[in-house]
Amino acid sequence: MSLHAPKLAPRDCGDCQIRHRAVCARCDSDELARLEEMKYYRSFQAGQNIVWSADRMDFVGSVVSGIATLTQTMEDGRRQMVGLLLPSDFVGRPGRAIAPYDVTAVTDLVMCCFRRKPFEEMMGTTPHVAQRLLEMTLDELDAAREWMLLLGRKTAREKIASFLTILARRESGLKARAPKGQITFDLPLTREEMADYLGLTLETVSRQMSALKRDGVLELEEKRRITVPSFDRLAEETGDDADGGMLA
Amino acid sequence: MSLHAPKLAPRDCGDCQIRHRAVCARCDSDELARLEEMKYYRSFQAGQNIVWSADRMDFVGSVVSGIATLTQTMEDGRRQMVGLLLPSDFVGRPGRAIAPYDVTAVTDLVMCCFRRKPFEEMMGTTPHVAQRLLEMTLDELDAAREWMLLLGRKTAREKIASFLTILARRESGLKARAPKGQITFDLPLTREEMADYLGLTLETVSRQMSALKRDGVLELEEKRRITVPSFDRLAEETGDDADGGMLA
DNA sequence: CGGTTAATTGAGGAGATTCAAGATCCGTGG
DNA sequence: CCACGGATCTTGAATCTCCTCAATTAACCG
Repeated sequence: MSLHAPKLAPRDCGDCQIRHRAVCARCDSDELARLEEMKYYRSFQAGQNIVWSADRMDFVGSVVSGIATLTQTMEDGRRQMVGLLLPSDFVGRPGRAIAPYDVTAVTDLVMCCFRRKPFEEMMGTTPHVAQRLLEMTLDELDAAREWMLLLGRKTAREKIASFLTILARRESGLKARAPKGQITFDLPLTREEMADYLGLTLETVSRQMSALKRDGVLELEEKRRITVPSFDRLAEETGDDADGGMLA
Repeated sequence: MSLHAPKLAPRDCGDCQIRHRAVCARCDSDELARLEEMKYYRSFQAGQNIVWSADRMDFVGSVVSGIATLTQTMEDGRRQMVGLLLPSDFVGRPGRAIAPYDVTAVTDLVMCCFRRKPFEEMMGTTPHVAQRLLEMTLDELDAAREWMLLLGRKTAREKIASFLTILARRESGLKARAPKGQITFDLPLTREEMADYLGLTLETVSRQMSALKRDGVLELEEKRRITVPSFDRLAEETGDDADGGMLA
């Protein structure tokens, strides 16, 4: 693990790359000023835990850069990832100080944290934060339910394909709508983390990745770097209908 | 299917049995009056669809009495239930008119519906509805994530035990905290519906129910009526830790 | 009563897991 | 620069859990 600090935080909210997607998206300049007073940045290195399940959390906040995971663990060690947090995603719940899940940085990561108390007060007095948080929570609920279908009903191959489709869509979505042609991206997760996300074992993940490679659905030069020759071909493997089963 | 109309709706909000748990829980009498203007009741018979996936929804609303399910279906017919709606639970999403799931009444059911447009306006102007809806959505998200662990990592026996534990807890919870001694209740779902909820086949559900009966964890006189001699014994079968893995 | 739906049970098979052995990658220090 | 060690990943063989297909039994309703 490197010792140098992860990417620097933005100078102020105006410069922030998640300004228009995070909980603060709807805030006017007055509200932003209030948030600035209660906010502070924290950096985490890849592999570090941000929050431990059952521990007290004195803050809530947004992922500014990097990727984090939400995981639940059973007594005997079985693990299930229940969320993948990308930049602008929210961590914590107003009104609850005890964390229900482990939150872990899988890459170097920067969080924009708000002290719990003043944030909760603001939730009660100005509507824009609460409105945006509701919207984001509803989106997360949709994503969780999509994942329930995957976990309960999809085959290992379909699970892998679905996961890769999300990554591929996100990768190409940053550039242009409707992914066409060849897409290349890095896997943010290890095989084991993928397994925890998909409700599989790491061996099964590895085997299905090899199978998809063998069948020409994807190419693997380095272990963590993936090329998808045809997005549509990959999407066919997910078991979803043509539009990818996404919400309209 | 019986032809007589299901249970009557309450006269007004003051008499309503879900008044203090539904989206309207936090509303003062002025706000309640506004809601009364946009609300109407609808009754559904057991088995009837309330909403079809991909159809337009002109209302949102609360389940007043009865039980409904949220289900997703894949092209080839594989089905996964992604939610079980009990009295006070909310249906629909402000800001989205297209339903992402099928909503089906599994018992006779009454809904308190709000016309979409005025409800959305109210969301923007008075904070109490939005605040309560946020709280409820966060609870649903927790429940969905709990279910992700079940779907991804639990064995068939643990899945059944977990589901029955929820029902048993709810049954005894209505009377007293900390379920002790013998609990008896009716299954609201068929074996097939349980299978769709738990990510299993109906045969596996049936087999595991028989196994739990054989092992003395539960008694089955009629197919849908269950007696749990010891709640703790059942809870041991869920794979969760002692407190049932519930949130503090 | 039939006829229908729901539930149980059995036999056989498929898909994923477990256990185990190697291969590959990468940072570190000789 | 290259060799070592740990972590990550791949692959194989055996096993097991759950599914599929099929036959029966039980409950339900006119």
